[in-house]
Amino acid sequence: MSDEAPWLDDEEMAAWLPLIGLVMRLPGALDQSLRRDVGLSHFEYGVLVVLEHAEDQTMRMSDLAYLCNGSLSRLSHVARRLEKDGLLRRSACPTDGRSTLAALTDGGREVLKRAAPGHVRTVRSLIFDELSREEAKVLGDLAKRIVARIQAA
Amino acid sequence: MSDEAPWLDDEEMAAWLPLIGLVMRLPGALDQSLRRDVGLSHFEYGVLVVLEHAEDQTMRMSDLAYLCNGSLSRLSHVARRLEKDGLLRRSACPTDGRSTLAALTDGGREVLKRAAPGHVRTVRSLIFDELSREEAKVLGDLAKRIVARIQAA
DNA sequence: CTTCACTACTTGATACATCAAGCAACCCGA
DNA sequence: TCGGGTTGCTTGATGTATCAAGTAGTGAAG
Repeated sequence: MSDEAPWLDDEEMAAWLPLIGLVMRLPGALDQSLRRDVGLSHFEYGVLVVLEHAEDQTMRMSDLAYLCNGSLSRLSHVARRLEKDGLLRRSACPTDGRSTLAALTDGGREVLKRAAPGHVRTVRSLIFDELSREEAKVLGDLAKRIVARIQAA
Repeated sequence: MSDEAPWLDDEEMAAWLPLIGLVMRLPGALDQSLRRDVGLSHFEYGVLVVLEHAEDQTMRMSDLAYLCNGSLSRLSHVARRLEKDGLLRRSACPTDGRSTLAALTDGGREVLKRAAPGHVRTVRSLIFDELSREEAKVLGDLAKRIVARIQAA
């Protein structure tokens, strides 16, 4: 691993600064349009989207947290708010008393339907209108490898 | 711009999901090691680093905010905390009464010196140990173009 | 020289993320 | 079957981000 160089050289810096810019600015940009359109943060929206694609639109909290790139604690707080707003319902897991199952409600489906078009428009205009298909694929692959590193750490 | 397609296709999705994973997980990973080593968030650390490289280690708040990828309001709150801890000093700008100048203090320089080695080690182990020089350059270029889009919006 | 719009920044309220602690349920070996 | 360790989740406290509103300085038109 990382043989103790004192600092990043110019080439590394030229890659690092824009990457920092990206990870600091993209979440805010995504939040903004979703917040305006349907009053959800991007994380909340992501929770609902993941649920939407799950079997029976239902999933264990910890699996959901993992797929949403968040901690279980964060998800638990968010789930409480979403449940209060009727977008999601929690119930005890019948096969494991420790687990909680989160399920999408009709209200949640409805919100997703309202949110999707605007969100897709945002994502396209920020990412896929700028990048060729090949470039997008490269970006995804590089991102995937870095995420794997983060998870390993 | 963005001709109304209803949702992302499989290829786009395969790029989008890891990218989201990256922007959601990297900030936390960076925060963690800095918080442990010197009790600073990555944003706070970034503020000090930018100041360190500025002329006279001094900069107007709004320029600083821009370079740190944050809002002026966010920087203002952070600057208050950093000033309280003696890492930074604010003073009135002599040539424009509206502006505030932020300057790095000895304490700030000292903290940077303590924080840098561990931070560099983290960044290397997450990014530059994983990527070839060529890949890092590509990633930086793609990130830069997306950031430009975000700023334009 | 005054007014009006704009820029630079700060502040306070609210909402959110994070961390540590806690509580059950489960699992497994003795 | 009981004890200790682990897993899954929740909660409460604390700190931080965000938004809207406010203050004050500036520049420029009339």
